[in-house]
Amino acid sequence: MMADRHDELLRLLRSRADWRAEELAERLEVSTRTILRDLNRLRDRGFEVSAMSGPGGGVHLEPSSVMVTSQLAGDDVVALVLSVAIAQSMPWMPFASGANDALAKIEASLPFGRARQLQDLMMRILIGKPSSASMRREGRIDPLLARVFETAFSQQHLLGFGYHDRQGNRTQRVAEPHGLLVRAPMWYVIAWDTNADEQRLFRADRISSPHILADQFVPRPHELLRDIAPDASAHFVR
Amino acid sequence: MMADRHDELLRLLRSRADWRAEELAERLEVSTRTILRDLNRLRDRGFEVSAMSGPGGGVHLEPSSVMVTSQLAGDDVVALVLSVAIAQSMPWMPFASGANDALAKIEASLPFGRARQLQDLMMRILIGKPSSASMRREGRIDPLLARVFETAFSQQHLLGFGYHDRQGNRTQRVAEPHGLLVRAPMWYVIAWDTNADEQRLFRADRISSPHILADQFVPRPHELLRDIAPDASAHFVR
DNA sequence: TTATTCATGACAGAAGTTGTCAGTCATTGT
DNA sequence: ACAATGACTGACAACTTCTGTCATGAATAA
Repeated sequence: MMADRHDELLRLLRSRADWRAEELAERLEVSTRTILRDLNRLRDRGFEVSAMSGPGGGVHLEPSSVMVTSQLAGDDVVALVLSVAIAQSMPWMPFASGANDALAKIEASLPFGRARQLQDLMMRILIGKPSSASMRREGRIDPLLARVFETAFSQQHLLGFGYHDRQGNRTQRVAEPHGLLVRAPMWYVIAWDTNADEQRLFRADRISSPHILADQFVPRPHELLRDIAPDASAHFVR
Repeated sequence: MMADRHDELLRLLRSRADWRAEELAERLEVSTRTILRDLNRLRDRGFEVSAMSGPGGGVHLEPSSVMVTSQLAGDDVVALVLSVAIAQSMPWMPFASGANDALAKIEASLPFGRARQLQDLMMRILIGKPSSASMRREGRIDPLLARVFETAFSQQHLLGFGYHDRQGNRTQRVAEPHGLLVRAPMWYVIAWDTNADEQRLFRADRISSPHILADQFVPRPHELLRDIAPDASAHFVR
């Protein structure tokens, strides 16, 4: 959404005194024109954005400018919790323990219904030990996959994709993405394979051309996940 | 713009306990359908909007769902930002991109002074590529270290510790912890070694019995960090 | 039951957003 | 004076999103 970009833009402007419009454009992955338009909208909203032309010039936000009141959306909280969980799957990172406090505060202030909903999602996510050394050399993960998985996972849609196994056989799959197993830096889809009619783990970097199917699935009770947890010496997020 | 109407709508909802969708529609000069859509959008954004059907029913905004972010302390935010940065140093994690939006919202609603202070800390943290495979087998990191480092780092105290290098020589060090380099799951103290009078990287798992000294140090301009960044193919947190 | 009120889906038309391109104006260094 | 840089603006087509209308359902109160 556009509002998100404005928040992001404000954050950048506050984080450093001077920016060139082009830099901002690169950061936010939009054209320079759009940035200039956004800056005007911020001005309309009452922020004091000054700018200097020419070499050494740039855009600058007056620190005194107004404050924004924003809200964390449901997805935002999921993303935060997951990120923190991943970071903490590594031992003894500085500042990592503080993140729990932060999350606790955030969760505490969530309305009940939303907290419940969040909990349901979290119950489907497992954090395992960081993956083994050899995994480092394996193939890249399809940039599309993350996004496609996100929606299929959280909206309970069937997921179609191509999969190549250890032997290099490429097959076409349709699966119900019930869970997510993270073994940094790799991750797996915990799924029910509707072709083979059995539970399966699909490794992210072996998935190609993922797409969401129209059909939805019924979230199974946690049998699937319970089976996997001890195997991968994994634990639920919270 | 639509965001303006949302603000107006929130103002109305806050100004009176109960509204009928149609009333709101009249006030804002849009159709009832649009109001209902707007209410859903507010719900997506994390506001608790309850509604009752039937005569005497109406729409109601839970007062509790107003501000989430204001209670987060500075350290909390540092922890969050760092965790997200670490999580994102891994490729194509699902939900990871959403975390940026969340952080943007949090930072946007931080008071300026605090935002500035946060930025200063962030400028001293580098995220590098995940560390190499062989590192996995190395020794554990002293459980105390994370906490000790946190305070020394953020309060600019000298750090004393024992260090054993590759050859196994164990030496006693006193250093100024200017920066933090994360190469998950390992991390390094970017420091000025006051014994040798030179810039050094200290690997976390080689540090033993760390302790904070009374003396403080002056945070150097970012020369130190700049030198290291390209070496470790690292980037600043934000 | 009936009237009221929120809720959702579909669809066409209205409105807004974006990138590209062409060009202006201000500033800096040579 | 001139070239280079970089903020700004306008116009337009492609695209996306929003809006109103209509139909329908579901919950609630009298």
